[in-house]
Amino acid sequence: MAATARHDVYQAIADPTRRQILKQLAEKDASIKEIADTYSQSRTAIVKHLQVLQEAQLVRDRKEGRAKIYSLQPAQLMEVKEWVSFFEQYWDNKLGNLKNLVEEE
Amino acid sequence: MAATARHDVYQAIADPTRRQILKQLAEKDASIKEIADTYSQSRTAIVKHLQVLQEAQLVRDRKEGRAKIYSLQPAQLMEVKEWVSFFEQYWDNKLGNLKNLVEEE
DNA sequence: TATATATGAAACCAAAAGGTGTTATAAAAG
DNA sequence: CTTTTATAACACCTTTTGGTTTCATATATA
Repeated sequence: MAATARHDVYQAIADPTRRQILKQLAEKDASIKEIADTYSQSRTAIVKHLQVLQEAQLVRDRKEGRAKIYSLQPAQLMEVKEWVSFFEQYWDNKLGNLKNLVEEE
Repeated sequence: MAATARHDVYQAIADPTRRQILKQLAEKDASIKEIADTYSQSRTAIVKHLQVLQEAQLVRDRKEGRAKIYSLQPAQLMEVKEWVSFFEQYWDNKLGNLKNLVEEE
């Protein structure tokens, strides 16, 4: 979770807490406090998760007074979508083959 | 990479080597040796990656003589596809807003 | 049978991940 | 001005990751 290392989108979504944070931000922008209050983990831990998400460009932040507000920036998820899409032909074929098999009987 | 821990599909695809292995297996089933020869890493390292992929049910293996042949089992990737799909509405909205903005000018 | 080949398994390691708690600082409120 | 609130910055800890090397075993093949 080191902030120095470069995290890509795949690493960012590997953690369930981070996936939950993304869902939360999809509904509504939120401050660090608001996000941290949602989880049993410490605020520090949440901040680190947010840093990982930001390195992966899945969120961005803005300052509002003393609060830091995070918002969702989902564009990078397209990379994941496209990567997964490549494999669709294989599971589609699987289903297709199964369908043929069933129809032959 | 411990074989004891339970890895889910998100963790499995977080590593670039594992993603590459999946692409390789999509083209053609392969033995441990065949897979390991593709990478600069040691065979042992590749075996561990394969174990992670297997825990996530993204590959399965069969024995053929002294060789262990791995093949792709992509169904679990549907979970990822669906998770990502949820966020499509947000990046679509972004594009929609951008489109409106352009049309107003 | 002797040898080469493919895998299994163990011990070990450095670094990163994921988390904690403490202390400091900036901004808003009383 | 004092107090509260929200965040920042450290230092620290444990477990997991991703990798290594070494040795053993099972299976083909000359």
